[in-house]
Amino acid sequence: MPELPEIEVLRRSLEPRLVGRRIERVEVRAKALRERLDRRALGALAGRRIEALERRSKYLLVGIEGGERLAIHLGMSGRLTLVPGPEPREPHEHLAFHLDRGERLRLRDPRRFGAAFIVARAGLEADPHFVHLGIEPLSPALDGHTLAELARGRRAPAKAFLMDGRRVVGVGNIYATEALFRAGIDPRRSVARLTGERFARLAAAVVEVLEEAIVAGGTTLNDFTDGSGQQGEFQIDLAVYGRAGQPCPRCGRAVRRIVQSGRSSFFCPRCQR
DNA sequence: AACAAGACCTGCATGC
DNA sequence: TGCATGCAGGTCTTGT
Repeated sequence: MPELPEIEVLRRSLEPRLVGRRIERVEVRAKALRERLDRRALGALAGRRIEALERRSKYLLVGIEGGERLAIHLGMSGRLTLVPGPEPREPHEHLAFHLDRGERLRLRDPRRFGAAFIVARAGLEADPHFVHLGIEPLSPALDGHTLAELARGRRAPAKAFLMDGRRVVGVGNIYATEALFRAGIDPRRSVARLTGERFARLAAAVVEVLEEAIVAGGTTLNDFTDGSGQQGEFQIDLAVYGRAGQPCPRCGRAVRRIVQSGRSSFFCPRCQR
C-alpha cells in the first residue's frame, strides 16, 4: 500500500498529535514482522517522550527523548493509527504504544511485511536499514541531470529503475507507473536509451505525481489511512494504474497490463514510447 | 556488477 | 455455497 506520499501523509497527520507525548507502556504482541521485534529495545521506550516525527524513504521515524529513533515501516498492509485507549484491539494489532492522556499508537499489519526497530543515537548512516538508500526525490526536488547520472551504466527497464530504492527512494509500483505515463515513457524502455530531455520529463513527472498525491492525502486502494483513520483520495486521479482495458485518459486507446519482474505495469501503448 | 525471480504472509476477489 | 486460484501497494536474498 504505502509509498512515499502515504508515509508523508501519515507523518503529517501524526506529528501534531504525538510530539510532546510520553510513552507509558509498550505492548509487543508478535514475535516478528518481516524481521524480529526486539521486545527489550522497544520496551525500553517506556517513560520517554516523543520529540519529533520524521520520514526517510518509506520509513516513519519517531524521534525519542535521548536521541534514539523508533523506525516503523508499513510494508504492504500496515496501518498505524492513534486511537483513544479504550478502543478494542484490532485483529493483527502487533504493536502498541500506550501514551499519556490514555491514547494508544497501534500498528496493525495482516501480512507482516512491515518492520519496527530502534535506530541507535549514532544515526541512520550507521544503521544497515538505511545505508544503501538512494536520494529523496522531493527535498530537494529531483531533476533530470541527477536522474540521468543515477542511471549511468544501467540498462534496467525504466520502471524497475524508478523502483530501485538504491537510486531514488519512495517510488513504488503505483507512482512509478503513473510517473511513466505522465512522462510518456514505455515502462519497458531501458534507461540506457533515454535522452537527457526525457530524463528531465521523467524527473519532473516523479516530483509532480508524488506532490499531488500528498496533497490528495495519499492513495487508498485497500488499506491505507493516515494516523486518524482518514483515507486518501489520489486513487481517483490514477490515470493508468489498475485500469487495464479502460481508455487512456489522453488518447482513448485501451490501457495495457503487463508483468515486469513479477509486478503489474500499466501503460498506454500509444502515448508511452 | 546488474538484473530477474522467488520468498516472505494473509486477505480478498474471482471463477468454477 | 464451497473451494481453488491468483493477485496485492515492499523489501530482501539468491542465482544467472
